[in-house]
Amino acid sequence: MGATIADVARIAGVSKATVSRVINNHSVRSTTRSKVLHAMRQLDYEPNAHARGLTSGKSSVIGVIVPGIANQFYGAIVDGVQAALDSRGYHMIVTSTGHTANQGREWAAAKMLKEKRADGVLVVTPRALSPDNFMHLLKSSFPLVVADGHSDALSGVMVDNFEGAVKAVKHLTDLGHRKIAMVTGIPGAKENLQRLSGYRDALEGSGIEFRRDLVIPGNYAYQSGVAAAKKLVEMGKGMPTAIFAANDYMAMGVINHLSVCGIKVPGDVAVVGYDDIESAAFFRPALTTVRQPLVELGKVAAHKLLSVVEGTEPETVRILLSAELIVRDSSGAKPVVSNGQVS
Amino acid sequence: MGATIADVARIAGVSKATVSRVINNHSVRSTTRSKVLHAMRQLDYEPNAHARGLTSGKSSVIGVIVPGIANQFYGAIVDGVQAALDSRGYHMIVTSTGHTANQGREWAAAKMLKEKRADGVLVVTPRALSPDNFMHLLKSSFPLVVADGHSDALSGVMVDNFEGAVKAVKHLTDLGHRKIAMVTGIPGAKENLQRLSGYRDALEGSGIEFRRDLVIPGNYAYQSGVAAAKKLVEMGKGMPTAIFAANDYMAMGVINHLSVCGIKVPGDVAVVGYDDIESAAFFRPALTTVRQPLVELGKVAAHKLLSVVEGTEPETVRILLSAELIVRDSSGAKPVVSNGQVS
DNA sequence: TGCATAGATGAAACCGGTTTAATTTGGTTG
DNA sequence: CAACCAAATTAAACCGGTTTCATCTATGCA
Repeated sequence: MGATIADVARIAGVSKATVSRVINNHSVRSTTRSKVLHAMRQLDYEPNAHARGLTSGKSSVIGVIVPGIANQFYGAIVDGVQAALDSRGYHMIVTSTGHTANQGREWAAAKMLKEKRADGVLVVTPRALSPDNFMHLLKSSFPLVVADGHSDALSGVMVDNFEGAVKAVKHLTDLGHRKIAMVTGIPGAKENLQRLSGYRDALEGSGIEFRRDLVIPGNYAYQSGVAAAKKLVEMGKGMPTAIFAANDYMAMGVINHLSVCGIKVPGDVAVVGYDDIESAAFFRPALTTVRQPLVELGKVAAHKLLSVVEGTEPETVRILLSAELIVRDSSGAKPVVSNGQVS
Repeated sequence: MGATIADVARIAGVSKATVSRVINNHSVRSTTRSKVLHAMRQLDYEPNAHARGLTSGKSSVIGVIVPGIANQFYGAIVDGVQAALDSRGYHMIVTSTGHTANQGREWAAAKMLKEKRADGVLVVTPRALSPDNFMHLLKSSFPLVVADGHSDALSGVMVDNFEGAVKAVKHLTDLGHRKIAMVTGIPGAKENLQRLSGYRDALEGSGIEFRRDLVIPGNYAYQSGVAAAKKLVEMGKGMPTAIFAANDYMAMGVINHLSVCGIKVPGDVAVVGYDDIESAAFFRPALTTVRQPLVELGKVAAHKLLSVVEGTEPETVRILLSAELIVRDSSGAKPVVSNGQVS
């Protein structure tokens, strides 16, 4: 256990340099090569990663900074990252910034880079880092790419929130709805503004007037969906016939509250969510929602980062991916349990 | 960018050895130490991880083998692992075996160890590896610990499935149920057998006869819950008044099918699930279920591994953690909350 | 004040690879 | 068959740390 290149060289009767050439697929006479390979096999030899990293300056490791892997949203992205890295022979050191509110964690990315522990860093959503550190890292000239299903970033890969919202709302207008409310995410957040503007754009594209009073601020939490539904129910007959929630948790809150009030979904009101979290399919009525290509996002971001790391493509580019509308029951698009009106 | 220990030594006017001592907190005169620290700060110096790893033989990295990080179940475990490793200054290389059915992935763990890329490996559920490779690794004398919320393992940390099932079923008998069915997981799986025997034990502990015909085989999938519910409904008036499902997906399948048949949960039949997946709380009726301490599991397993790595505790031990019963609506233990409260 | 000695520091070897410059090899050509 | 040249191989230096062993310093005590 623990053979070194010198051992292999001795057994094979060649020099260390030759063994190194065999390892790295450089030109070696085939008879020599097979002698070396045989010795390597015999010794169960595996090159020491540290020694290689020390001389080559490359670690074949990518740092992934993520706010909580337990979150299925980020988990899916990391899954895609892993797939891409794996296919190109890279490993991934995952660091979660969520755990310790500790400010120190934030420097983890920069530290990994300076220690040469990682060749590049993939930041899953800029939220994983404070703006200051993020900017500092960005201009440090270290390979860095941002993967994000939500907000806008300076450089990296993201999903088009505007387009996603347009798809959701257009789905509702196509079903004949003219009075469509939106329950927003955290008001100031970029992704939320993008979704809001998608909502607005889709309405206006269908010749429907945008009404401020139909925009209910939420905060992505289930309870804020419940609260929003309360406000809408209070409108009485002026209530909208459709609701677009900026994420699935809020959509579920909306629906559960409406149900408590005896209002049927999708019979009386159609609801569309966003994210397609796992619960969306099991929820009753099953949620119509917007699915973001998270695994794909991770893959694309990882490949992008590797091309930067390997020097193939030095300039930073912004890539935009499309979200997909998943039509289930809550929007009343297809015949389901309920028999209510369709428009 | 990229200062070395020699640079620091030169600037500080000392030898490399002294700088090394400062880095590793060895005894150094305080005046000397501050000179060195100042130089380090001035150069924005960070020791090269490869160089350190090469001489010390330690990488401060732990390999984590997991079947799909996107899975919230494993994600939670990894989350705990990360927290523990982080608190002790270790990094984590995550490898998912699920992606490429590629046999080669399986050797990833052994390879990381031989390359000295990782000081130890944490296998999240032995399923992540084929039995052969697993055994091979186990007896290789490399630091290895298994963390598993489900099945039994040769060594490592796991959750007590037997006890979890007992808690679930005892909850039902405490509520007065005498005719309790169980929808099982994959028949041969260890964790399933343990849950089954917990079910049986709890029944007999309450003086209730175990009936083979009330055990419906499932496979953990939602649809198998639906199928199981069908069978139970076919029993007509002989139908059980309570159902224990070996996981939440099946519990949801059972409930949704019963609901289609006009059978109310928990009004007519009480249902208890297992796992407490995220959907369990949003599902209506909210699921009473057994929550496994997954984050805790990850933490304990990681600390265990580190103690092996650091030589504190060489012998392999088996640690058993307790699951917790989460009482919500589906078991009818408390008045059904329908205003959208999520617990 | 001088000396003994524990403690701090430095020089050099070493960890296990890669790479450059020098040397050997083998095959081709005249 | 000798000379020659390109390709293959080797020896040695190097990457950036740690560690051993020798040397030097600064105390404590006489």
